[in-house]
Amino acid sequence: MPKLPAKKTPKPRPDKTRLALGLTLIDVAKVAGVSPITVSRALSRPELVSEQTLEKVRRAVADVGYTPNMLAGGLASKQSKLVAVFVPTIAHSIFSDMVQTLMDQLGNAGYQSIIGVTGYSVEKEESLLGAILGRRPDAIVLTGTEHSALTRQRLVASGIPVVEAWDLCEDPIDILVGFSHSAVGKAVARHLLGRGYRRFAVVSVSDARAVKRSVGLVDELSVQGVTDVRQVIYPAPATLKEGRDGLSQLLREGTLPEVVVCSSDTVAQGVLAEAASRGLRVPEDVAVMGFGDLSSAAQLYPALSSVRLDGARIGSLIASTLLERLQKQRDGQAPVRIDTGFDVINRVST
Amino acid sequence: MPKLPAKKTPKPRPDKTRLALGLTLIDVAKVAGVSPITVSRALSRPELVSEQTLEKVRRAVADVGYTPNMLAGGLASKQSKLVAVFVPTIAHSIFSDMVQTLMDQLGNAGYQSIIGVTGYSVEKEESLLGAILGRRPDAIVLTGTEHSALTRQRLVASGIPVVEAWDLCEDPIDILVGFSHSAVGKAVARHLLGRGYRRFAVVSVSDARAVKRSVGLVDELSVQGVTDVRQVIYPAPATLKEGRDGLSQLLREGTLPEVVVCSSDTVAQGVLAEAASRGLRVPEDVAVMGFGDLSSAAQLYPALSSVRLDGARIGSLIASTLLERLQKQRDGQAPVRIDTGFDVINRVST
DNA sequence: CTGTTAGCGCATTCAG
DNA sequence: CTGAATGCGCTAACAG
Repeated sequence: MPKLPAKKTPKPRPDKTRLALGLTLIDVAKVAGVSPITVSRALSRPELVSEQTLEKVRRAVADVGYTPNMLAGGLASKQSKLVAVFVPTIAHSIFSDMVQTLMDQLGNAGYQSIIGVTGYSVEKEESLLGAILGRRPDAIVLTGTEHSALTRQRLVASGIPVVEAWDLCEDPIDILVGFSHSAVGKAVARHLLGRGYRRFAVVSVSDARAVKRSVGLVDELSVQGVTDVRQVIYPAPATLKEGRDGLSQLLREGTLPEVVVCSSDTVAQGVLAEAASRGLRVPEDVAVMGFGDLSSAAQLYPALSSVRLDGARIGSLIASTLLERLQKQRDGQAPVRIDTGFDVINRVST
Repeated sequence: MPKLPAKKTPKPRPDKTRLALGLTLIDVAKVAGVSPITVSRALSRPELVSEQTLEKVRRAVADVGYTPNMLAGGLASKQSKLVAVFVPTIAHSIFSDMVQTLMDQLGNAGYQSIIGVTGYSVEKEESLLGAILGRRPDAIVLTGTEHSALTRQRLVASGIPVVEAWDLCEDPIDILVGFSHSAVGKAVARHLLGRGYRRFAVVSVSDARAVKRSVGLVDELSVQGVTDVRQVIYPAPATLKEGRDGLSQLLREGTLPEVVVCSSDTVAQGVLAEAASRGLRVPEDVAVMGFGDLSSAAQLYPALSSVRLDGARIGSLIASTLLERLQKQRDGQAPVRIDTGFDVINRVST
């Protein structure tokens, strides 16, 4: 007789006011007059249950106010229905748009999202990943393709579907949904050269993707015979201050360029503000080029041109790509690589 | 002999490449040469374990690359270490600032946050709550004090600590961290009256808190003898368009007011844009009053005045209040009500 | 300070 | 279509 005299305290459950969240499948099952597993099925796979028992269960669930415990469900099924989304910040519309759209569409498919704000730091990304992996997310969405060695390693070892967004690269971890920042830089160069500009300057922050754009720009300009491009670089994140300081710096160190290419709309707005306070006309005295989603305030400024992105569209693309991957849960390593593209547009005054 | 012949399939675990996330406490315990519970303690309550066994465990954890499964941990301990945060949107700096600060500080205390974007809709809030309650969050932060009846009911029944932020009210669900929007409206009225304005107009969206501010403004103006305040109201959310349309509407329906009070900086910027495109000078021809955090683009505009809030500070206040509450896990119903206050400031041009 | 025993609430096999 | 048994991985109690 192995062990039996255990039933001393039958059930010391805190059965006081019977909080709604303390209810279990068993409670619902009793009320519905079925077995617990039937309740489980009725809730998660209704197609396996007859219409009438379904009805009984639904009624019971509503009556007692039952809310399934996803911690238990996740543990048993090994599916957390959670997606981790890492972004540098949610304070820029380009990212908040993406995040909102992504969360929304994943939500419609039954997935909740947990956001990690990395602040443009791979170290922060790494530590956040460590914390979030404990929740066993069903998928992870990252911004950019630069990660710490440990981050990459843990990601591939985890076997979790990973999306790297906002950039392209040769050796993605898994899925890639982005565009070439180098191509953006080159396109901007050609666009501005085509409009007759020859004296360029750059005001940029030093995040990985912004740097790629600057390099693309300078390379293309160089190919076309424009070689001395002054650059002012600040650490991320970008605020208006970087733009104002950037233009000031350029003026201090030399003559006014014909056009200032900025790493983002935020920086561009700073440049415009500084220009305005110095009585410089845009684009007559100095043209300004931005990069962003042309949303909210940015569209009010008379920046000459801009690279336009659609954060919501990118979020949508990520969602659909990911959901498809999550459907066929096989590790069918169909390498996915989506180029979202971008637009170079003119916007002259309001 | 109850049942014994069960040990048929000893362990059909998918022990293939042994994904790092497939490891358990038991694996670590074996390597460290201790019992599983000791590993558990070493990880979550190190003060209960001797320094040397701690070291052994740490080494083992690092060696095998173990990541604790919080689903299992949460199920067993009834602590998810999750905080749900509901905001109308993350596309406004005032909320994104708050969210980032809140997430950050909660993160430092070992809590992760899951964001719900309600889009100013109590229905959306209700459905999101239903989904998120399944994760058994340790706390819930809501924006505003208006919720559906069901939302309130589930919240109180859940027994989970709840923070209602950004507003004050008489019957909070639990904890309250906000300020009086009515008082904001009144303060704005007095401020502008004090500067000599008499002909007012309002351009606002119809979210609950904005409405309270408008009402406060109109009430106070009325008390001071200013009675005919024209109001243009749009559905939330606010974009620049609401501001532009609002001013157009005002001009179409009557003469130019001396000052336009806007429900947010976003609306104010729209008004300013429309004014600019009509050649109106601000504040000479028409003054504009905003409401927001004076961050980013908003600070560039020559709005006459503004009500200033600090999203980060509010996030910080929420975090500390909540963490204190989470510490003493008693349901020591010390009713907490924090008035964060606000500032009415002038900003004449840049 | 460390180990043992017993679930947490659910979903996955299988039977019926 | 429904039910029974079993364990997901961890931690709360107790023992020692």
